Amino acid sequence: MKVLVCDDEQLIREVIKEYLKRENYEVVEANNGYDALEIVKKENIDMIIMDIMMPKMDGYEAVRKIKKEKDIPVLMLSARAEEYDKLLGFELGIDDYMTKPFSPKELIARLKAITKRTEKNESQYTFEGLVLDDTAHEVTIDGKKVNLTPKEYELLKYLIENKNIALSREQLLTNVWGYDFYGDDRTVDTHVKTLRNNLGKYRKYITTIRKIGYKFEYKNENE
Amino acid sequence: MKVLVCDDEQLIREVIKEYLKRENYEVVEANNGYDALEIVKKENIDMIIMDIMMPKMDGYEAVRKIKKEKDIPVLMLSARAEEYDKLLGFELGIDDYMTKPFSPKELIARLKAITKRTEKNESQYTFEGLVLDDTAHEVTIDGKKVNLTPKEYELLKYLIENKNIALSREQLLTNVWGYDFYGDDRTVDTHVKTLRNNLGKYRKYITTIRKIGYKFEYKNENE
DNA sequence: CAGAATTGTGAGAAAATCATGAAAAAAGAA
DNA sequence: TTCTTTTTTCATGATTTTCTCACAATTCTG
Repeated sequence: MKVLVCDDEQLIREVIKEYLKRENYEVVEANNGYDALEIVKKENIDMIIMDIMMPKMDGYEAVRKIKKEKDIPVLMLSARAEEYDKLLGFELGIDDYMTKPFSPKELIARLKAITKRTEKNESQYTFEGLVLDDTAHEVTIDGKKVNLTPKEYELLKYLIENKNIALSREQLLTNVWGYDFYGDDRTVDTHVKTLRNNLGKYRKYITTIRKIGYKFEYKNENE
Repeated sequence: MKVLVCDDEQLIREVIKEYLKRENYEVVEANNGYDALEIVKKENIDMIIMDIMMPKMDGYEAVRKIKKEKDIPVLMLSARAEEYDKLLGFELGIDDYMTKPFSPKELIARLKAITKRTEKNESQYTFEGLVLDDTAHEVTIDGKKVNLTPKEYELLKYLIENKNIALSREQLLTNVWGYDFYGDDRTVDTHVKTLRNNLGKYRKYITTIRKIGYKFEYKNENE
């Protein structure tokens, strides 16, 4: 479990880092939103603790940009309790919120709660009649099983796990094919084609993002 | 008999635990659905007593996730009788239901009833004409006994116990052969082959999951 | 609208994966 | 031990999947 701690106060970062290490979390630090974004792009971060008040780019902005890249759970920190309202109204998928000063114990507890909540427990994804059940390793359309090739399945799963995020061909290749794939970009296109064909009427969920790649687009009225 | 008691109220858990211990049940506690799920994954739980009303993940959700992992009998608890309807309509295989407050005596009685009911079924799995009777350590096809080798039997049993779950070759090896098996992955294939041959027309239940392994696929219209 | 850039698609070669049979190795029974 | 059964390994061919490429269709730009 690698946690990114983003706060402009070094002392705060140090304290959090100490406690996280004691719980066997790996910790990466960033003292501003820009660095945080860069780190998220490069490293495999599992969770983010982000301060709201930071110079230049605040926590909201940072999270908004990060969420465009990857869907990583975020716990927000704030000095003032009043900001809670603002946070609630915030459209981003923030997983939890704490006001400073906080007890380290509580921080750990909340982190663990997030971990459990977001862990790959979610093995069944449903989008109207389209269901991907990862436990059964099966995709069904209106209850009828669809035969996908392994690559098609993995591709769909990755798209769904990162739904509503535009994924570049390169991203798809490294994450679905593996970092060691040195083939043609357009291979993705071919697989998207066959996948779409297999999804029948639900092909609409896979949208093309011109000049970039693809996206699984599904807006739930609750989210 | 190991029973998992899942309720957010410690007092309730304590009471149930006391009565169960008196009846020589082993008791494991969880105060929320997440913990329950984790425990089920790790420990060999024979039965679950689950409260419906819990913070974060309610009993329904917890049971749904647990049933995906393992087919363990569940007795549900609820503070309100009105929820009974909801429960009846609930598609999960819940074995019994009680409303709070309940007499511990009744709880034990119901548990024992479940034990009886499921013990019978647990040692005997039926899929149309294919029957595996673990007590007799025997597999029959349309009433006729099939001679399986020990490995074939264990493999079939494991597949059936985890029916509708895609099992990797590695998973099969560690769980059927043992964690200390350091042989070829493909050994599984050979045994699946002989097992399929022995299952005759019911070979169809064992499906190949390309790039993964195998799965015992049997969809019951009630589940 | 023409031309350029980009994506969609069909076909086929290459590669990966699985089912199977055979045979060696190991385990168990007599 | 010797014989039998079971388990494992391995090579082969069959099948499926993956990938590339060429061309068609579409979208964008000026």
